[in-house]
Amino acid sequence: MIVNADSAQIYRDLPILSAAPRADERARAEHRLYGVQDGALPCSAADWAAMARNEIGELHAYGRTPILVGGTGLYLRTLLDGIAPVPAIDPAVRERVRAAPLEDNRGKLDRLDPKAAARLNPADTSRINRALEVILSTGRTLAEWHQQREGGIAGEVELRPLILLPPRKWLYARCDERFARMIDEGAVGEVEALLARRLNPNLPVMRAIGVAELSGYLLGKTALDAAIGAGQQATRRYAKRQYTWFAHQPPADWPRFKEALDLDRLGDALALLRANG
RNA sequence: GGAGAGGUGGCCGAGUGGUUAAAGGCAGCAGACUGUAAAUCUGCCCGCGCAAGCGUACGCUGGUUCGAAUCCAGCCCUCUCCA
Repeated sequence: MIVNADSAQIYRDLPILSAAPRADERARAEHRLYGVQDGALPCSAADWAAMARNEIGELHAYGRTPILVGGTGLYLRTLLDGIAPVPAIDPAVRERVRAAPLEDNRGKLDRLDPKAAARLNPADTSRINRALEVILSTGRTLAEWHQQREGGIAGEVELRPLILLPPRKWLYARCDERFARMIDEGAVGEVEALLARRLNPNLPVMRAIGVAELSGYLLGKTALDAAIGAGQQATRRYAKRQYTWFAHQPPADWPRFKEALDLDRLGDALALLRANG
């Protein structure tokens, strides 16, 4: 029983471009949380964790074993360790903050939450905006909220983690192949349909790898070859970030499997899992 | 054959006498990460060295100069145009 733990595969707008499991794959085992959300609605780490908690609870009730699969480290951490119970941000505040220039927000943050302003990198748009919208919307600083953490299920479940850290060269070659295959499978049409929805460009779906690159092609700004090259590059960069996250962020005692995932090697990976369980 | 343009670090590309191991970009490497995370951000990046530093380096060879990627000569190669 597979449960998705990938932030892009949640959206139903991008089954191809997010490399969600295909129908034949899904036929071989039950899959949950793939393509369950409309792209117009953003999904946060806590949103996903809540959904995952439900799925896991349900599967456990049936006596089944959920297998969480996916690449979004923050999602998994939120599910297992919980997260600060910051209430939903006032949409008006959020919109205002995100529309404002970075310097303005930094200036405001410096007045309202100087500690956060000092701690964050001045160019870190995303974190500065987050810190600002939290203090504006809740009246408390992010650091204050971070003293609490709620919702983690790590204490209630028996976990058998396995981190895949394949050789870089092998990984990058697969990134390139993967993006090229997506094009063959109709990724361009998928992006075209997504663009036709005219969604807010800040939404997570719109930021999935390949959307910007293939939009460039669809708008006649780049040649298809160039768009594919850019998509492959973006995939590789993302893989590197994922690699760094999973190499360092999870607990040191989670086993790391560093071989390429050939079918023969899969057996080794499973052996490692068993040894750990 | 003639007329132009040009050859710079893995790639692209600035730089036209010193403050230049050589801007910037890309690629590569390393890292951070608490609610839109496939996001956002940071560092390294000629070689050896912890460092100071040393050694190499702007097509090749030679020259001018206190000093050259930058000026001069010859040579090699590339591109565009004319034949």
